Amino acid sequence: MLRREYDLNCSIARTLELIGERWTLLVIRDVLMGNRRFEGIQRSLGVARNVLSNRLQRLVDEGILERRAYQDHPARYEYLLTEKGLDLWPVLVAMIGWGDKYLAGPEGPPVLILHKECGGRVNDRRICERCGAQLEVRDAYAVPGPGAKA
Amino acid sequence: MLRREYDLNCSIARTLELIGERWTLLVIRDVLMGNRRFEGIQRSLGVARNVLSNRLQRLVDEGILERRAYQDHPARYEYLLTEKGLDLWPVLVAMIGWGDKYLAGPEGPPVLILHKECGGRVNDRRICERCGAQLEVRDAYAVPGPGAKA
DNA sequence: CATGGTGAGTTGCTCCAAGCAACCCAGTGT
DNA sequence: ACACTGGGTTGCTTGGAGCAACTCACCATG
Repeated sequence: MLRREYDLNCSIARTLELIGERWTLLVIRDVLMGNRRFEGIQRSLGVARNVLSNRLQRLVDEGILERRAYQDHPARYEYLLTEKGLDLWPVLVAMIGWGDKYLAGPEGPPVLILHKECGGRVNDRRICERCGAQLEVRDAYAVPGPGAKA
Repeated sequence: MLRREYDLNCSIARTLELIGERWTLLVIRDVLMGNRRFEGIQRSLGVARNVLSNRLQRLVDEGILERRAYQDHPARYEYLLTEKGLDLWPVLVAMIGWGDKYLAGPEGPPVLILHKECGGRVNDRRICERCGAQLEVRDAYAVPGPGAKA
């Protein structure tokens, strides 16, 4: 029996129980970047449809995503991050920082995170390199970086 | 065929290819906390021995851990974090922050991260709440928090 | 000197979850 | 009438996780 839980008294383990499964964090990234719909996420990630279905359901159950109809007739749905979901931004930013440092090609990072107000780059402490402000999710946006693909 | 890679031009995806497998991040946490040996990690996490063996091997191959004999006759080994491995600290700190906020019991966080120099708490930006310094891994240490188990 | 214990794994078996393709249903476009 | 799109579900297959047992080298104990 594959235990879904690590059963450890540890915040890292408990966090991984919710977002540590394959694809989960990438789904959250997609939604954060504005890719909110089943078909879009599926195409963007190439994840199996049944797996994506599982992940979305689980994330909704855990209060990380919210499923909302954006039209009726026919009913079509999109997924939005809750506050709990948005609070995962620091985790994503930290991973981007590490990936940029060790895994990006010579062209540089594929994505840049910028401060809305001043356009400065946001570092892995979520501090704007230009103005020094400590930022929250809504203070930043992402643009293709020098290592972005065509 | 289960692709081990996500095959996306994305620092998060590339990072997850290395540290996104089940148990991997917990192994890194253990090593960071000073639990450096096979037996110790296995007992602490309850991970299957063959899986742990895989994970350690992979992490060594990727330059995140270094395997070093701490005695010969009989040969016994321990695993140390490389600089690349230590640089994952921000990811762990971010996860701890989220887990503490959403998943800790009413007693509070199981672990506290403190600034060596002044003893202040380290927040999820790796900034000391007492003195305001921006910290690196070696500037901090962990102690059992109010939610620690017996 | 046989037995047991420890550290660091490896091997074999089982079974769940991921991958894949096909299908479904409602509505819309041509 | 037919195909297409969005948002899934179902069924089949395989790879990886869980578990237990085994190995091997060394040390300690009775």
